[in-house]
Amino acid sequence: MFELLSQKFEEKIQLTEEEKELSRKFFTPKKLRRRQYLLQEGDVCKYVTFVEKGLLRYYTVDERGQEHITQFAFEGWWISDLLSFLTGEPSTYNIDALEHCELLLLSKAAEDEMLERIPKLERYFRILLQNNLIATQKRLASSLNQTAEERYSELIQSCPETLPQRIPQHMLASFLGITPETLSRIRRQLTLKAQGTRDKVQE
Amino acid sequence: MFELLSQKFEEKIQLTEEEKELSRKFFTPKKLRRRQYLLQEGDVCKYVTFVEKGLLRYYTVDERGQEHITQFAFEGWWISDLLSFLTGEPSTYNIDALEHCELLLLSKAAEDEMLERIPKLERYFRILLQNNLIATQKRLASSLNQTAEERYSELIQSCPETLPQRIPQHMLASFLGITPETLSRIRRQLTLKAQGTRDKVQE
DNA sequence: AGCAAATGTTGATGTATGTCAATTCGATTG
DNA sequence: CAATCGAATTGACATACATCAACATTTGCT
Repeated sequence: MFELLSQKFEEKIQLTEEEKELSRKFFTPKKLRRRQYLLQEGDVCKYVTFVEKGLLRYYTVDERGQEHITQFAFEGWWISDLLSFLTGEPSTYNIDALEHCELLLLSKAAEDEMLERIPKLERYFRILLQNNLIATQKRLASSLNQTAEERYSELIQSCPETLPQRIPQHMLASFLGITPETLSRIRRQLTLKAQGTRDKVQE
Repeated sequence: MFELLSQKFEEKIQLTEEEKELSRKFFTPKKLRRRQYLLQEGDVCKYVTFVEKGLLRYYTVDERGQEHITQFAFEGWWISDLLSFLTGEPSTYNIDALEHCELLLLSKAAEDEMLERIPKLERYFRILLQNNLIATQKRLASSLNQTAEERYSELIQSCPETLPQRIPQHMLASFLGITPETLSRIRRQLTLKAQGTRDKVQE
């Protein structure tokens, strides 16, 4: 149950066996079926969650009922509504499972105590936040300055097998901030272009 | 020179007089004139910088020579190219001064030693990163899901006096990811709307 | 297997924003 | 004060993307 978490810790910091052992005490395991909620709009986000297995999405629903996916979370990723978690305000987001999930929940109290008992983990979470911030800044820049086609191409390139296999297209569209129709057209464009270059090469 | 920095520390953590005193040793003061660079594309970002006075912008220049402003940094804010700072890779960003600035530079070595000597500051920087991440996620969501007019209105509302006074419109446009022409038209639209509602009220 | 629901595709059309060019406005500087 | 240069505005037109509707395809369920 904790294999992946321990591995992720080790990538960034070094823990003794006792510390590893101890750290596990602060987490609550939880399984989620496909389509079940981890967090619903209006609830306070009580946990930051580590994904041992499965896949979730983090999204809002606007006035017109449209879903806007802000983030996905695969195995080895953390997911939470940080704002609600930190302030205690009700969340405006939803988190639900796209696949069957095995999760490790960390409450605020548990986090605080864990960081006190294992201060090295402060560093782990700081690095995590840094990387997350860098990635989010990059996504922001690309959403402001690039076309939908460019963003889609780069997204797919970053994960050519897993993304299309595990995430339906209309959710990728939502993640990119475009409509399913537009994504469909973009894909056609791209296959046409790809064929064009293939033809040229074969001439 | 360190007034604002100490104040910002105090907002999030409690330091003794000695710790405050000690912390200052790790910073290098620097002044910058208007238009001077703090970081240029191609250089490695050697510092995270605290702004005691003044205003800077953080931006890239694309292939066509267009500037894209990712961030501004007012007094009391931190600014850096985190990716370059952490990895040592050359930066693809520029940072320059929009106004005369008084800055406090913190190198990687100084940061590491400071955090070792004053571990409480780990928490300060973690909170800083958290807040920054929350804000960036929010901006990302708004850039994906809102119109330029909505984004501009909210931006101005967040700082109705300082923003228009201290930042020229074409830079606000760049920050919003739109052209100066579009921003000009949006502003006209908004004043027309405002007049419309005023007229109604007066009827 | 067979049906219903969800997903993806395509076309016609509308809207927001970008591009390019001309013009005005304002501020700095000689 | 005039000259000049960057900033902001405006108009005509182009492009990217959204919307709505119809249809095709795939998936999930019993």
